[in-house]
Amino acid sequence: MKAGLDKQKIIEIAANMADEKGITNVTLKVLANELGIKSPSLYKHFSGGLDELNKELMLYGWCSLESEITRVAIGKAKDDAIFAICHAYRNFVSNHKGLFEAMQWYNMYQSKEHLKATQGSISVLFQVLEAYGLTEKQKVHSVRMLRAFLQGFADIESHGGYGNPTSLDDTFDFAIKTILNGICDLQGGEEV
Amino acid sequence: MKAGLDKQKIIEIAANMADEKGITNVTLKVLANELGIKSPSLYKHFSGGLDELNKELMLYGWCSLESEITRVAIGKAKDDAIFAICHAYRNFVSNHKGLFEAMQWYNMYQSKEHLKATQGSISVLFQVLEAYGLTEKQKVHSVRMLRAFLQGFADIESHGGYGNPTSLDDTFDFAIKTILNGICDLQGGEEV
DNA sequence: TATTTTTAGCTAATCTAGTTAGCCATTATA
DNA sequence: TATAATGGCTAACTAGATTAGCTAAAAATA
Repeated sequence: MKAGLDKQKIIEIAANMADEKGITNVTLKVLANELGIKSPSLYKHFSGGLDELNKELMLYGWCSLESEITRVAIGKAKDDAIFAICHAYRNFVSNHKGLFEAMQWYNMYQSKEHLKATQGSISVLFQVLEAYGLTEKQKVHSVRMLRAFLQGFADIESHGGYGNPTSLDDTFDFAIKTILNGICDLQGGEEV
Repeated sequence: MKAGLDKQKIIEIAANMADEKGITNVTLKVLANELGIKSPSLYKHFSGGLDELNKELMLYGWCSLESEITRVAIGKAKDDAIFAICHAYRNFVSNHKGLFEAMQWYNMYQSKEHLKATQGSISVLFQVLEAYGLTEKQKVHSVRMLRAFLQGFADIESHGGYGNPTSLDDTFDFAIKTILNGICDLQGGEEV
Protein backbone atom coordinates (compact mmCIF):
# COMPACT_ATOMS: atom_id res chain seq x y z
CA MET A 1 0.00 0.00 0.00
CA LYS A 2 2.84 2.39 0.75
CA ALA A 3 4.46 4.07 -2.15
CA GLY A 4 7.88 4.14 -0.54
CA LEU A 5 8.50 7.79 -1.19
CA ASP A 6 10.86 9.97 0.70
CA LYS A 7 11.00 13.70 0.88
CA GLN A 8 14.12 14.04 -1.24
CA LYS A 9 12.69 11.86 -3.98
CA ILE A 10 9.51 13.90 -4.06
CA ILE A 11 11.45 17.13 -4.26
CA GLU A 12 13.44 15.83 -7.21
CA ILE A 13 10.33 14.72 -9.03
CA ALA A 14 8.65 18.03 -8.30
CA ALA A 15 11.73 19.81 -9.64
CA ASN A 16 11.52 17.85 -12.86
CA MET A 17 7.85 18.65 -13.16
CA ALA A 18 8.61 22.33 -12.65
CA ASP A 19 11.20 22.22 -15.41
CA GLU A 20 8.74 20.56 -17.74
CA LYS A 21 5.54 22.47 -17.01
CA GLY A 22 6.61 25.58 -15.14
CA ILE A 23 6.49 26.04 -11.41
CA THR A 24 2.93 27.34 -11.33
CA ASN A 25 1.75 24.06 -12.77
CA VAL A 26 3.27 22.04 -9.99
CA THR A 27 0.14 21.70 -7.90
CA LEU A 28 -0.22 19.30 -5.04
CA LYS A 29 -2.87 17.44 -7.00
CA VAL A 30 -0.76 17.00 -10.10
CA LEU A 31 2.34 16.13 -8.13
CA ALA A 32 0.45 13.60 -6.03
CA ASN A 33 -0.99 12.10 -9.16
CA GLU A 34 2.47 11.78 -10.67
CA LEU A 35 3.58 10.04 -7.49
CA GLY A 36 0.60 7.68 -7.49
CA ILE A 37 -0.87 9.05 -4.28
CA LYS A 38 -3.59 11.51 -3.34
CA SER A 39 -2.81 15.12 -2.58
CA PRO A 40 -3.63 15.09 1.13
CA SER A 41 -0.98 12.40 1.54
CA LEU A 42 1.67 14.91 0.60
CA TYR A 43 1.08 16.59 3.92
CA LYS A 44 2.75 13.60 5.57
CA HIS A 45 5.95 14.69 3.85
CA PHE A 46 5.38 18.44 3.76
CA SER A 47 3.34 19.44 6.75
CA GLY A 48 3.56 23.02 5.55
CA GLY A 49 1.84 22.11 2.31
CA LEU A 50 2.57 23.81 -0.97
CA ASP A 51 4.47 26.58 0.68
CA GLU A 52 6.91 24.15 2.21
CA LEU A 53 7.28 22.28 -1.06
CA ASN A 54 8.19 25.52 -2.78
CA LYS A 55 10.66 26.32 -0.07
CA GLU A 56 12.28 22.93 -0.48
CA LEU A 57 12.47 23.41 -4.22
CA MET A 58 14.14 26.74 -3.65
CA LEU A 59 16.71 25.15 -1.36
CA TYR A 60 17.23 22.19 -3.66
CA GLY A 61 17.76 24.52 -6.60
CA TRP A 62 20.38 26.61 -4.88
CA CYS A 63 22.21 23.51 -3.68
CA SER A 64 22.21 22.04 -7.15
CA LEU A 65 23.46 25.27 -8.65
CA GLU A 66 26.18 25.50 -6.05
CA SER A 67 27.35 21.97 -6.85
CA GLU A 68 27.41 22.74 -10.51
CA ILE A 69 29.28 25.98 -10.04
CA THR A 70 31.77 24.40 -7.71
CA ARG A 71 32.33 21.52 -10.06
CA VAL A 72 33.19 23.64 -13.07
CA ALA A 73 35.42 25.97 -11.10
CA ILE A 74 37.71 23.22 -9.92
CA GLY A 75 41.21 23.62 -11.29
CA LYS A 76 40.52 27.05 -12.70
CA ALA A 77 41.45 30.49 -11.47
CA LYS A 78 40.65 34.12 -12.12
CA ASP A 79 39.00 34.91 -15.44
CA ASP A 80 38.90 31.25 -16.45
CA ALA A 81 37.05 30.38 -13.31
CA ILE A 82 34.63 33.29 -13.65
CA PHE A 83 33.86 32.36 -17.22
CA ALA A 84 33.28 28.75 -16.28
CA ILE A 85 30.99 29.72 -13.42
CA CYS A 86 28.98 32.12 -15.53
CA HIS A 87 28.48 29.58 -18.25
CA ALA A 88 27.53 26.96 -15.72
CA TYR A 89 24.96 29.34 -14.27
CA ARG A 90 23.47 30.06 -17.66
CA ASN A 91 23.37 26.40 -18.59
CA PHE A 92 21.83 25.50 -15.29
CA VAL A 93 18.99 27.92 -15.84
CA SER A 94 18.44 26.81 -19.40
CA ASN A 95 18.17 23.22 -18.20
CA HIS A 96 16.12 24.04 -15.13
CA LYS A 97 13.75 26.84 -15.92
CA GLY A 98 11.14 25.72 -13.47
CA LEU A 99 13.55 25.16 -10.65
CA PHE A 100 15.07 28.54 -11.34
CA GLU A 101 11.66 30.08 -10.92
CA ALA A 102 11.34 28.36 -7.57
CA MET A 103 14.78 29.64 -6.57
CA GLN A 104 13.58 33.20 -6.95
CA TRP A 105 10.11 32.75 -5.61
CA TYR A 106 10.00 31.49 -2.13
CA ASN A 107 8.62 34.13 0.22
CA MET A 108 10.46 36.71 -1.75
CA TYR A 109 9.68 39.38 0.73
CA GLN A 110 11.66 38.94 3.92
CA SER A 111 13.02 35.43 3.76
CA LYS A 112 16.09 34.61 5.80
CA GLU A 113 16.11 31.14 4.40
CA HIS A 114 16.40 32.46 0.90
CA LEU A 115 19.37 34.53 1.94
CA LYS A 116 21.04 31.52 3.50
CA ALA A 117 20.35 29.34 0.48
CA THR A 118 22.08 31.68 -1.91
CA GLN A 119 25.16 31.98 0.26
CA GLY A 120 26.78 28.83 -1.06
CA SER A 121 26.81 29.92 -4.66
CA ILE A 122 27.78 33.45 -3.77
CA SER A 123 30.68 32.32 -1.70
CA VAL A 124 32.14 30.38 -4.59
CA LEU A 125 32.33 33.65 -6.49
CA PHE A 126 33.92 35.32 -3.50
CA GLN A 127 36.60 32.67 -3.30
CA VAL A 128 37.49 33.07 -6.95
CA LEU A 129 37.70 36.82 -6.48
CA GLU A 130 40.31 36.36 -3.75
CA ALA A 131 42.89 36.02 -6.49
CA TYR A 132 42.33 39.56 -7.72
CA GLY A 133 43.66 41.35 -4.68
CA LEU A 134 40.58 43.46 -4.10
CA THR A 135 39.38 45.07 -0.92
CA GLU A 136 36.38 43.52 0.78
CA LYS A 137 34.06 46.18 -0.52
CA GLN A 138 35.38 45.84 -4.03
CA LYS A 139 34.74 42.13 -3.86
CA VAL A 140 31.21 42.75 -2.69
CA HIS A 141 30.53 45.15 -5.55
CA SER A 142 31.97 42.72 -8.06
CA VAL A 143 30.01 39.74 -6.82
CA ARG A 144 26.81 41.75 -6.67
CA MET A 145 27.27 42.98 -10.19
CA LEU A 146 28.00 39.53 -11.53
CA ARG A 147 25.07 38.07 -9.70
CA ALA A 148 22.68 40.75 -10.87
CA PHE A 149 23.76 40.36 -14.44
CA LEU A 150 23.57 36.56 -14.35
CA GLN A 151 20.14 36.52 -12.82
CA GLY A 152 18.77 39.20 -15.09
CA PHE A 153 20.22 37.67 -18.21
CA ALA A 154 19.06 34.17 -17.38
CA ASP A 155 15.65 35.42 -16.42
CA ILE A 156 15.13 37.35 -19.61
CA GLU A 157 16.63 34.69 -21.82
CA SER A 158 14.69 31.84 -20.29
CA HIS A 159 11.44 33.71 -20.81
CA GLY A 160 12.19 34.56 -24.38
CA GLY A 161 12.49 38.22 -23.54
CA TYR A 162 15.32 38.99 -25.92
CA GLY A 163 13.58 39.51 -29.20
CA ASN A 164 16.54 40.43 -31.34
CA PRO A 165 18.14 37.72 -33.50
CA THR A 166 21.66 38.74 -32.53
CA SER A 167 23.60 35.93 -30.88
CA LEU A 168 22.91 35.63 -27.19
CA ASP A 169 26.15 33.72 -26.73
CA ASP A 170 28.03 36.74 -27.96
CA THR A 171 26.13 39.08 -25.68
CA PHE A 172 26.82 36.83 -22.75
CA ASP A 173 30.54 36.69 -23.39
CA PHE A 174 30.75 40.39 -24.08
CA ALA A 175 29.09 41.07 -20.77
CA ILE A 176 31.37 38.81 -18.81
CA LYS A 177 34.43 40.34 -20.42
CA THR A 178 33.13 43.77 -19.58
CA ILE A 179 32.59 42.84 -15.97
CA LEU A 180 36.03 41.24 -15.77
CA ASN A 181 37.55 44.42 -17.16
CA GLY A 182 35.73 46.35 -14.48
CA ILE A 183 37.15 44.05 -11.85
CA CYS A 184 40.63 44.40 -13.34
CA ASP A 185 40.39 48.16 -13.23
CA LEU A 186 39.66 47.99 -9.53
CA GLN A 187 43.03 46.38 -8.86
CA GLY A 188 45.41 49.11 -7.88
CA GLY A 189 42.75 51.74 -8.61
CA GLU A 190 41.32 54.08 -6.03
CA GLU A 191 38.93 52.85 -3.35
CA VAL A 192 35.30 52.63 -4.36
CA MET B 1 -25.92 52.15 -8.31
CA LYS B 2 -23.07 52.22 -10.78
CA ALA B 3 -19.70 52.82 -9.36
CA GLY B 4 -18.53 54.74 -12.38
CA LEU B 5 -15.30 52.83 -12.78
CA ASP B 6 -13.32 52.61 -15.92
CA LYS B 7 -10.69 50.11 -16.90
CA GLN B 8 -7.79 52.51 -16.57
CA LYS B 9 -8.87 53.59 -13.10
CA ILE B 10 -9.14 49.99 -11.99
CA ILE B 11 -5.71 49.18 -13.36
CA GLU B 12 -4.19 52.07 -11.47
CA ILE B 13 -5.85 51.04 -8.24
CA ALA B 14 -4.78 47.45 -8.77
CA ALA B 15 -1.24 48.64 -9.39
CA ASN B 16 -1.24 50.52 -6.10
CA MET B 17 -2.56 47.46 -4.33
CA ALA B 18 0.19 45.38 -5.87
CA ASP B 19 2.81 47.84 -4.65
CA GLU B 20 1.35 47.76 -1.18
CA LYS B 21 0.61 44.07 -0.71
CA GLY B 22 2.50 42.28 -3.44
CA ILE B 23 1.07 41.11 -6.71
CA THR B 24 -0.03 37.71 -5.39
CA ASN B 25 -2.30 39.45 -2.94
CA VAL B 26 -4.16 41.31 -5.64
CA THR B 27 -7.08 38.92 -5.95
CA LEU B 28 -10.27 39.71 -7.74
CA LYS B 29 -12.11 39.55 -4.47
CA VAL B 30 -9.85 41.98 -2.66
CA LEU B 31 -9.67 44.31 -5.63
CA ALA B 32 -13.42 44.29 -6.06
CA ASN B 33 -13.85 44.99 -2.39
CA GLU B 34 -11.48 47.94 -2.62
CA LEU B 35 -13.55 49.24 -5.51
CA GLY B 36 -16.81 48.77 -3.65
CA ILE B 37 -18.14 46.15 -6.05
CA LYS B 38 -18.37 42.36 -6.10
CA SER B 39 -15.74 40.26 -7.82
CA PRO B 40 -17.90 38.90 -10.64
CA SER B 41 -18.52 42.51 -11.69
CA LEU B 42 -14.89 42.82 -12.59
CA TYR B 43 -15.53 40.56 -15.54
CA LYS B 44 -17.47 43.43 -17.11
CA HIS B 45 -14.18 45.29 -17.33
CA PHE B 46 -11.82 42.34 -17.75
CA SER B 47 -13.58 39.61 -19.63
CA GLY B 48 -10.40 37.57 -19.41
CA GLY B 49 -10.51 37.66 -15.62
CA LEU B 50 -7.43 37.71 -13.46
CA ASP B 51 -5.21 36.79 -16.32
CA GLU B 52 -6.25 39.82 -18.29
CA LEU B 53 -5.87 42.04 -15.27
CA ASN B 54 -2.32 40.83 -14.85
CA LYS B 55 -1.62 41.43 -18.49
CA GLU B 56 -2.92 44.97 -18.19
CA LEU B 57 -0.79 45.56 -15.14
CA MET B 58 2.20 44.34 -17.09
CA LEU B 59 1.46 46.73 -19.93
CA TYR B 60 0.72 49.60 -17.57
CA GLY B 61 3.99 49.00 -15.75
CA TRP B 62 6.10 49.05 -18.88
CA CYS B 63 4.38 52.18 -20.11
CA SER B 64 4.95 53.91 -16.81
CA LEU B 65 8.58 52.89 -16.76
CA GLU B 66 9.05 54.10 -20.29
CA SER B 67 7.56 57.50 -19.40
CA GLU B 68 9.82 57.78 -16.43
CA ILE B 69 12.91 56.78 -18.37
CA THR B 70 12.10 59.12 -21.20
CA ARG B 71 11.46 61.96 -18.82
CA VAL B 72 14.79 61.75 -17.05
CA ALA B 73 16.75 61.29 -20.27
CA ILE B 74 15.54 64.54 -21.76
CA GLY B 75 18.35 66.99 -22.27
CA LYS B 76 21.04 64.46 -21.44
CA ALA B 77 23.38 62.50 -23.65
CA LYS B 78 25.78 59.59 -23.47
CA ASP B 79 26.95 58.58 -19.99
CA ASP B 80 24.80 61.23 -18.33
CA ALA B 81 21.73 59.87 -20.01
CA ILE B 82 22.59 56.27 -19.22
CA PHE B 83 23.17 57.10 -15.57
CA ALA B 84 19.90 58.95 -15.39
CA ILE B 85 18.02 56.11 -17.00
CA CYS B 86 19.55 53.49 -14.75
CA HIS B 87 18.75 55.45 -11.65
CA ALA B 88 15.24 56.04 -12.87
CA TYR B 89 14.82 52.32 -13.43
CA ARG B 90 16.07 51.49 -9.96
CA ASN B 91 13.87 54.13 -8.36
CA PHE B 92 10.89 52.98 -10.31
CA VAL B 93 11.27 49.46 -9.02
CA SER B 94 11.84 50.56 -5.47
CA ASN B 95 8.62 52.59 -5.65
CA HIS B 96 6.65 49.97 -7.54
CA LYS B 97 7.67 46.55 -6.33
CA GLY B 98 4.33 44.99 -7.01
CA LEU B 99 3.98 46.46 -10.43
CA PHE B 100 7.50 45.38 -11.23
CA GLU B 101 6.50 41.83 -10.35
CA ALA B 102 3.60 42.10 -12.74
CA MET B 103 5.91 43.39 -15.43
CA GLN B 104 7.94 40.22 -15.26
CA TRP B 105 5.12 37.82 -14.75
CA TYR B 106 2.59 37.89 -17.44
CA ASN B 107 2.58 34.66 -19.42
CA MET B 108 6.29 34.53 -19.07
CA TYR B 109 6.60 31.65 -21.40
CA GLN B 110 5.91 32.65 -25.00
CA SER B 111 4.25 36.04 -24.77
CA LYS B 112 4.47 38.33 -27.74
CA GLU B 113 2.66 41.03 -25.85
CA HIS B 114 5.35 41.05 -23.23
CA LEU B 115 7.95 41.51 -25.92
CA LYS B 116 6.06 44.40 -27.42
CA ALA B 117 5.54 46.02 -24.04
CA THR B 118 9.22 46.14 -23.26
CA GLN B 119 10.13 47.64 -26.60
CA GLY B 120 9.41 51.20 -25.58
CA SER B 121 11.84 51.23 -22.70
CA ILE B 122 14.44 49.31 -24.63
CA SER B 123 14.28 51.69 -27.54
CA VAL B 124 15.06 54.64 -25.30
CA LEU B 125 18.32 52.94 -24.43
CA PHE B 126 18.97 52.28 -28.10
CA GLN B 127 18.49 55.92 -28.93
CA VAL B 128 20.94 57.02 -26.28
CA LEU B 129 23.47 54.52 -27.56
CA GLU B 130 23.32 56.08 -31.02
CA ALA B 131 25.76 58.70 -29.76
CA TYR B 132 28.50 56.14 -29.17
CA GLY B 133 29.07 55.23 -32.77
CA LEU B 134 28.62 51.50 -32.30
CA THR B 135 27.62 48.89 -34.82
CA GLU B 136 24.10 47.51 -34.61
CA LYS B 137 25.28 44.33 -32.96
CA GLN B 138 27.37 46.21 -30.48
CA LYS B 139 24.36 48.27 -29.56
CA VAL B 140 22.32 45.13 -29.07
CA HIS B 141 24.94 43.61 -26.80
CA SER B 142 25.17 46.79 -24.79
CA VAL B 143 21.47 47.19 -24.34
CA ARG B 144 21.03 43.57 -23.41
CA MET B 145 23.75 43.77 -20.83
CA LEU B 146 22.36 46.91 -19.31
CA ARG B 147 18.90 45.49 -19.25
CA ALA B 148 19.99 42.22 -17.69
CA PHE B 149 21.95 44.00 -15.01
CA LEU B 150 19.16 46.42 -14.23
CA GLN B 151 16.54 43.74 -13.96
CA GLY B 152 18.71 41.42 -11.92
CA PHE B 153 19.85 44.13 -9.57
CA ALA B 154 16.41 45.55 -9.04
CA ASP B 155 14.96 42.11 -8.54
CA ILE B 156 17.50 41.08 -5.96
CA GLU B 157 17.49 44.42 -4.20
CA SER B 158 13.73 44.70 -4.04
CA HIS B 159 13.47 41.25 -2.47
CA GLY B 160 16.13 41.94 0.10
CA GLY B 161 18.48 39.46 -1.52
CA TYR B 162 21.65 41.40 -0.94
CA GLY B 163 22.55 40.50 2.61
CA ASN B 164 25.81 42.38 2.91
CA PRO B 165 25.78 45.80 4.59
CA THR B 166 27.99 47.37 1.91
CA SER B 167 26.31 50.30 0.18
CA LEU B 168 24.03 49.27 -2.63
CA ASP B 169 24.25 52.73 -4.11
CA ASP B 170 27.98 52.25 -4.52
CA THR B 171 27.52 48.85 -6.12
CA PHE B 172 24.98 50.26 -8.51
CA ASP B 173 27.21 53.10 -9.62
CA PHE B 174 30.22 50.84 -9.89
CA ALA B 175 28.28 48.53 -12.14
CA ILE B 176 27.05 51.27 -14.41
CA LYS B 177 30.53 52.70 -14.72
CA THR B 178 31.82 49.27 -15.56
CA ILE B 179 29.23 48.79 -18.26
CA LEU B 180 29.91 52.25 -19.67
CA ASN B 181 33.60 51.41 -19.83
CA GLY B 182 32.74 48.27 -21.70
CA ILE B 183 30.70 50.29 -24.17
CA CYS B 184 33.52 52.80 -24.53
CA ASP B 185 35.99 50.03 -25.29
CA LEU B 186 33.76 48.88 -28.12
CA GLN B 187 34.17 52.19 -29.91
CA GLY B 188 36.91 51.80 -32.42
CA GLY B 189 37.64 48.31 -31.10
CA GLU B 190 37.29 45.17 -33.15
CA GLU B 191 33.89 43.79 -34.12
CA VAL B 192 32.22 41.60 -31.60
C1' DT C 1 -39.78 62.56 -25.07
C1' DA C 2 -40.28 57.65 -25.34
C1' DT C 3 -38.21 53.62 -26.55
C1' DT C 4 -34.59 50.73 -27.04
C1' DT C 5 -30.03 49.12 -26.25
C1' DT C 6 -25.99 48.85 -23.79
C1' DT C 7 -23.58 48.90 -19.66
C1' DA C 8 -22.27 47.65 -15.24
C1' DG C 9 -23.74 46.10 -11.37
C1' DC C 10 -25.87 41.96 -8.71
C1' DT C 11 -26.83 36.88 -6.75
C1' DA C 12 -26.46 32.10 -7.14
C1' DA C 13 -23.91 28.38 -8.35
C1' DT C 14 -19.85 25.74 -10.13
C1' DC C 15 -15.01 24.43 -10.30
C1' DT C 16 -10.42 23.87 -8.75
C1' DA C 17 -6.80 23.72 -5.60
C1' DG C 18 -5.21 23.85 -0.88
C1' DT C 19 -6.00 22.25 3.39
C1' DT C 20 -7.74 19.75 7.76
C1' DA C 21 -9.59 15.88 10.34
C1' DG C 22 -9.80 11.59 11.32
C1' DC C 23 -9.54 6.56 9.83
C1' DC C 24 -6.66 2.44 8.88
C1' DA C 25 -3.09 -0.74 7.18
C1' DT C 26 1.65 -1.48 7.04
C1' DT C 27 6.11 -1.28 9.04
C1' DA C 28 9.33 -0.87 12.61
C1' DT C 29 10.55 -1.46 17.28
C1' DA C 30 10.51 -2.54 22.37
C1' DT D 1 3.80 -10.20 20.28
C1' DA D 2 2.32 -5.64 21.48
C1' DT D 3 2.90 -1.09 20.63
C1' DA D 4 4.07 2.98 18.19
C1' DA D 5 5.12 5.50 14.14
C1' DT D 6 4.52 6.02 9.33
C1' DG D 7 2.27 6.98 5.21
C1' DG D 8 -1.51 6.13 2.84
C1' DC D 9 -6.80 7.07 2.40
C1' DT D 10 -11.71 9.44 2.26
C1' DA D 11 -14.69 13.12 3.52
C1' DA D 12 -15.34 17.69 4.24
C1' DC D 13 -14.14 22.68 4.34
C1' DT D 14 -12.24 26.97 2.45
C1' DA D 15 -11.03 30.50 -0.69
C1' DG D 16 -10.66 32.29 -5.05
C1' DA D 17 -11.80 32.23 -10.05
C1' DT D 18 -15.23 31.88 -13.01
C1' DT D 19 -19.96 31.40 -15.41
C1' DA D 20 -24.90 32.15 -16.01
C1' DG D 21 -28.49 34.70 -15.84
C1' DC D 22 -31.08 38.77 -13.73
C1' DT D 23 -31.81 43.81 -13.39
C1' DA D 24 -31.53 48.73 -13.05
C1' DA D 25 -29.15 52.77 -14.59
C1' DA D 26 -27.36 55.20 -18.38
C1' DA D 27 -26.94 56.25 -22.96
C1' DA D 28 -28.27 56.18 -27.58
C1' DT D 29 -31.75 56.68 -30.79
C1' DA D 30 -36.36 56.88 -33.07
